[in-house]
Amino acid sequence: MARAATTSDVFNAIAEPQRRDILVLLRTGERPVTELARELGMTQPGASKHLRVLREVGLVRDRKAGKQRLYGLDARGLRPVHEWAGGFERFWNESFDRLDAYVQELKQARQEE
Amino acid sequence: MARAATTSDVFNAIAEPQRRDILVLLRTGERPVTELARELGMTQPGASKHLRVLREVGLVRDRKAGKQRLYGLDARGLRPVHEWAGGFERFWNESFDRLDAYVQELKQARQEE
DNA sequence: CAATCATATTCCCTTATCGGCATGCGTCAA
DNA sequence: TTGACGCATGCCGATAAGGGAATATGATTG
Repeated sequence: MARAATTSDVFNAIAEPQRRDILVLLRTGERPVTELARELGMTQPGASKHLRVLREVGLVRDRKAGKQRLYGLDARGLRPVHEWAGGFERFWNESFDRLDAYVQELKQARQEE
Repeated sequence: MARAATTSDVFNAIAEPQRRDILVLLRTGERPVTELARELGMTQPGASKHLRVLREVGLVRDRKAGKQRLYGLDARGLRPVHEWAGGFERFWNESFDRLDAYVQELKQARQEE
């Protein structure tokens, strides 16, 4: 089996730097594909492909506007990512050397009481 | 060019569900590889491979303990992920339906002036 | 040293990427 | 209707992923 499809979940979709760039750019408002590609220095087909992935995981919505197709942000899918990473918050605030070893020692000491 | 290497950055490393499982499990303390593999229902080589990726992006540390090798969490690398996703917080708090409704209200209010 | 246990690495296979390029398809204007 | 424009899709090539199985490496014990 190869890596799971990027279209399968949000974590995979945002693993690609250019797709993260697209999401950040879309915070400032909707954009047609060509403008997006120009602002981020990618080809039009390239942008379309990344947008497709983002659409399939629900991070982006599109609507027709005449000849153009406007892409807009739908960031709700990023909330689980934020919360998942947030679950580790207390771990990156601690000084790390030997923290686990220290915890183990505490457990042992408690059992020996 | 193919997909970027999973060892290249944290976003890629956590794109794989089993690796996220490993990180979550390690919040409860250090573990030798075999125990980790057993608790998560993966093979020993499978666990070792995932741990290698996590180690190369700095999300886990290992230390020798006799015959075993204990893996422990180093969650500092998850902080950028948390912050990046947090940058979208104000966008997921408004449902899009309500946002549209809000825009309609603005339009109406403006016409009634 | 030999045997054993814990872990890492290698090889093989199937599959998914990402980029470039060409082309298809829909929409609008003349 | 015929172009021109905007975007999506298809195909190709190169690369790397992740699982399984076998094997190598490393440390410990007898």
